[in-house]
Amino acid sequence: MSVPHRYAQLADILIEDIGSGRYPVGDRLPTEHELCRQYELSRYTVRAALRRLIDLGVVSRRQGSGTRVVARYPVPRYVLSLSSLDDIVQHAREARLSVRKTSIVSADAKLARRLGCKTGKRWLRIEGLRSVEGQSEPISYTEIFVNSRYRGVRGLIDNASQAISAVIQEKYDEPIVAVNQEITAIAVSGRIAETLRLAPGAPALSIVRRYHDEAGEIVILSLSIHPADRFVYAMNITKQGSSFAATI
Amino acid sequence: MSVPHRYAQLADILIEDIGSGRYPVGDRLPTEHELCRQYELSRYTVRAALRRLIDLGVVSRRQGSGTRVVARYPVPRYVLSLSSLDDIVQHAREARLSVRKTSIVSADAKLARRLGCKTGKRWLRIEGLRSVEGQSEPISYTEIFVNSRYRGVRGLIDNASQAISAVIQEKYDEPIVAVNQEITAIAVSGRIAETLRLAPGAPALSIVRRYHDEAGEIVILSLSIHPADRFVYAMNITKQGSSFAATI
DNA sequence: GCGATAAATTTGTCTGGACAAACTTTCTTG
DNA sequence: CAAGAAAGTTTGTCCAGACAAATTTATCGC
Repeated sequence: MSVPHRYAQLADILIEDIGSGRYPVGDRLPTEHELCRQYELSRYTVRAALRRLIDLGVVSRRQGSGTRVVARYPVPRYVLSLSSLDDIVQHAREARLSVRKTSIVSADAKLARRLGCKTGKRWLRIEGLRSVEGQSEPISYTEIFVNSRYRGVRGLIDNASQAISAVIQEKYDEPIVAVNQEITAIAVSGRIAETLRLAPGAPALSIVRRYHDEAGEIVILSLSIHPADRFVYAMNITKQGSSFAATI
Repeated sequence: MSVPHRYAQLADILIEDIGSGRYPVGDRLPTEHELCRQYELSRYTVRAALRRLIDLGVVSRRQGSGTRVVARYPVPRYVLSLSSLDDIVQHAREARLSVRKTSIVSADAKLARRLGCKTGKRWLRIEGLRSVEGQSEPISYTEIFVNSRYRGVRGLIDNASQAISAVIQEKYDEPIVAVNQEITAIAVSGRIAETLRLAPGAPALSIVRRYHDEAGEIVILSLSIHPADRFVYAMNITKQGSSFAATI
């Protein structure tokens, strides 16, 4: 670190300038050419500096358009590392879904609101229980709604060891680009309590996951209800660039 | 996409070769110079391809040493983007902690197990309620244990608008590099139920978070109990490189 | 054989230049 | 005035070459 590299110096200057308000969020940074001229650097060096700003999430660039400031401060990035989408629920790796019922349903008002679609839209509905090897009680009651565009997976689901999202990812060339997840505590009662062999009013974890494609449409919505004493939702979040993840 | 770029082509070739076992994990890839010769490309292009492999987590490089294969397949990276550690609980942004009690405690067997320390080790214990503006009921009962090394924050906590982790991050130069979080459903009873004005046995979300420093030691452990109807834990996870995050 | 030194290797930084692709602005035409 | 074409701007890709810094390998003296 005796001689800081020029691209690092320029990056620091630009970060400082953005932080001080000289280049407000929303404005454009000087062009590469202009920065080359101002700081008497080659385009390579300027581009290396700008790449660092991109990595820090401070600017975004578009060919032909320019470099735009998108954040005033480089935020320390904390990363939940997942090797596959199904690692989101880590238990799902060992948990097998036994399907109890499969049907095509059309969305009523309540379901349409939950799925973010028009009433009447058709979905493939799958109902089942998740359980793990060597444990008598199921760890969750699960309902899955699959966008009818992907109903081709229906035949592949029964007794599949893979998760449905993984099946769709494979069959339809990785359409899922985002997942939204909501976790709440609920009191279980009625038919679901019976199915899980729980006393009415027993506490449980409700996890609703929405898998989205590029267009923002829902590919899969899954609703899981985990009895309190049978399930812990654990995750590790690591600061970007830290090597701590492996040891935690 | 009519003309794929050369660096992308080379990256694909190398990923394919690594996947096929031509370059096993642990072995070294050909040098930049060798790749330039083999594929008749400039060093710029070869380096752009190798940068892609780094981004995909397939290889790692070291100056003077070479390029080493570290994974057989590029894992699709899904990222939970968090601008700060406290975004982990998104509600925490608006929620204020009102401290009810602050004390120094020494860990008994049960606490020592939870905190991963020896019995007798001393911690700063903070107990309080979290609530949001314009809502009469608190959204959580919270217990926080701060490593005695960071007990200097004690005076800064009372009625602080900031989260304790943020205070420590600032005062002690960003020691937190990882967070481990466990979410379960529980039935609340006893003193905590009274404090939250809940009927005994009411379902709630229990969130235990452990903030670790570089050495793996716990800096903070926080335990939050959120009544079922007052709290939803939501998060968005995006595939690396997707621009979907902003719209979800 | 061992340790220190020198040489070779390999990746990192940096320059200058060229053309392509995407976008923006200006100009032209109906 | 509006729509389309043309020109200009800006970032992306690619090349050839040079030197620096870190590492590995070879060499030499003991």
